Amino acid sequence: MAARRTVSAKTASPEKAARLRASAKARSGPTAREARSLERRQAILDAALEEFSARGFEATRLDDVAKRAKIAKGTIYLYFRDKESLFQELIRDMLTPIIGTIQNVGAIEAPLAVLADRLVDMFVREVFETRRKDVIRLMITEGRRFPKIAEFYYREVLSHIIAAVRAILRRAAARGEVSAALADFPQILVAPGLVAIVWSGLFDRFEPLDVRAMMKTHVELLLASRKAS
Amino acid sequence: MAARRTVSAKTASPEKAARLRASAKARSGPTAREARSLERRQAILDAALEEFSARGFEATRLDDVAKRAKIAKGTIYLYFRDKESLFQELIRDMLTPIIGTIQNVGAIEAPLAVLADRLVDMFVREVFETRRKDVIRLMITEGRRFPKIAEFYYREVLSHIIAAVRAILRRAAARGEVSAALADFPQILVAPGLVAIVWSGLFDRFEPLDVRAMMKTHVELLLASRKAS
DNA sequence: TATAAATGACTGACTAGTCAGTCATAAATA
DNA sequence: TATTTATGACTGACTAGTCAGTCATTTATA
Repeated sequence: MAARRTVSAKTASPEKAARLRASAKARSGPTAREARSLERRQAILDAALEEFSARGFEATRLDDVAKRAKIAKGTIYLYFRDKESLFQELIRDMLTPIIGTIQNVGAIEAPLAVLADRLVDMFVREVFETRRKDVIRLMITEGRRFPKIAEFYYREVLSHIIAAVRAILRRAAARGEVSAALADFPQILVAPGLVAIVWSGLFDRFEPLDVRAMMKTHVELLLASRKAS
Repeated sequence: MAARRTVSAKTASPEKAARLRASAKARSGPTAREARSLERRQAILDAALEEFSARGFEATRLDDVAKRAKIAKGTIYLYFRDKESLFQELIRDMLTPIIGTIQNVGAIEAPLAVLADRLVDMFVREVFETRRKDVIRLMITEGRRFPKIAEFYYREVLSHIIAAVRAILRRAAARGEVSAALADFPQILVAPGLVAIVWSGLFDRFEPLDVRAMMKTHVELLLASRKAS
């Protein structure tokens, strides 16, 4: 319990976050104040996402984040320790929920063709067509300069995704639905999704790219590779 | 002639670049001065590549570039109009040569299995294991904030690569070596390469990724998809 | 060839502007 | 009233780009 406090004090504002999260303090639900406080925090995160994905981390001015969130700049520092902290919590908040979604798909017993379709659909609907696309783009573009964030993302998100996808592929290979080699590189399955995210940011205006069609084509090609045997 | 002067004044230093490039001025090869000048320019580009890929565009200080190139800061402005210009010329110089290489591979008449192997090999040797990897990473990470550079890259490099790869795939499909669908998305073939570049910058220290093996596996899977029919 | 004049590459101190983070003060709430 | 939350003017550190002056190299002249 003491530990909980220490941890959150490190990542966010000194005391408040801890208090808010531990707000199940025996009696009395979230007071009006606490609710308002959570709203503020969320408003800041929303504004930050907007600015960061439009301008990148370095070029984003906290003055602009504050303006967009309709608060004063100083208020940001009541909720986040500094600019980098804000960035990190933004990524955490947006990407952590994906893990469960993927693991759920993996839990289904069904032919790979079905699971793969679901994964593609999930990716398009829950990532590509949402702000999460921008967060992943931020991870790609800024991650290198924030080793801590890259580590967090790998440990808390990516490794779980890789593991889940690998498990799916292994089972499918055992059933002869794909080559076992694919399970060695789960990244291959996701690669077109990543490419689509990068492409959409850079080249869509010259040559639009249909993510869903590309990913479906890719999956079909990979699956076809074992129809033979 | 007057035109030449105007054009180069736009992209690089006011006058010098034009003079240097048009240095076939009738008689007398490159004088000592001109040779030295070209060396300087290259030294700046080398230093800039180093700094930009280590810190990103925004965070790179031209003071540091100058220090690394062992010149004074002001000298940079004799060779490049500004920081962004330097960045753009760096990308141009490094990536333009790739086009020819790829087109050469495409010109070979051989089974797709052979061409694909060559392409993978070429990518690993000429891109992934060289500084070009860093330049492509820069393109990915910074391109969004420099629409002009993204456009240049698309027009002068990427579109040619896509076209060349697509041609290869179409021919192969006609011969029944792969599904014709692959030619609709040449990006699929290159996707693992891109993923490897991103991965190597962010997660290699947690889980190294064997690019060559991954790309070879991918190609095998895609090719296997038509062995059947 | 020897000397003087012209060139232009190079320097680095300086300017003008930016922005993350602070803190004294004010407003809101209990 | 006492305490918590919010404000935004302010500071200090930082850096892209400038420019007046230096000096090595080249060209013109005697």
